[in-house]
Amino acid sequence: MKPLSKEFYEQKTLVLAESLLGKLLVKETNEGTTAGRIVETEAYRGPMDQAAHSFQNKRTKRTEVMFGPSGYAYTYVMHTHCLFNVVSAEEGFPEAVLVRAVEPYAGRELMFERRGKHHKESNLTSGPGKLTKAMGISMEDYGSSLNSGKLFIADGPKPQAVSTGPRVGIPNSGDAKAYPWRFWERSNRFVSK
DNA sequence: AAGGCGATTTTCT
DNA sequence: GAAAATCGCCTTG
Repeated sequence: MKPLSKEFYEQKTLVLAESLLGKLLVKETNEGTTAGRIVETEAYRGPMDQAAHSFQNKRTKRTEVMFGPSGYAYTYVMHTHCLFNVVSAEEGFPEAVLVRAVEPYAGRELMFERRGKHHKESNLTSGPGKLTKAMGISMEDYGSSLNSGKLFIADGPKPQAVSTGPRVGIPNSGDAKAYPWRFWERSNRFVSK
């Protein structure tokens, strides 16, 4: 498995969000390597998107990496979980794609150990907080390049039919909550909802 | 299946 | 100091 080229991340954010479906998210750690096939994503589009952390170009320590070039990891913590995004758009344009769910592809045993043996397999990586825990993705990955290193994205089996709809978990975002910027592989059992 | 609530970080005041 | 947050777990029934 080798990382996708830099050019892959230069697609427009909505196109990138859909293109990421089927790709393999890979994380190498001392405990071993895990890989998940991406089956659900959401696009967040900077200044004009009320649901985005970078709405109105809000630039803080947390959102800083979104303003940089595409192809880097944007991780952040909410409640008790870490969530993983791919930075998109060119430098100065704070856009990103949230990875909401993956299908276990390699290192399944390690995922069970991290998440708890009692879980059903379909509950292992079927949510943005679950997949980061299963794969060992954390704030240490904030700002790292996805073209090299221990966290990267590689090519994988193309998705079957793709569905689109409103994003999840953004009730206080005005008109933006209705934008159909969520993409998932239809009838894949690892999709979060 | 659905509803309530934990527990932590960031950002704003 | 306080509120809100791109969530998940555990409890009910």
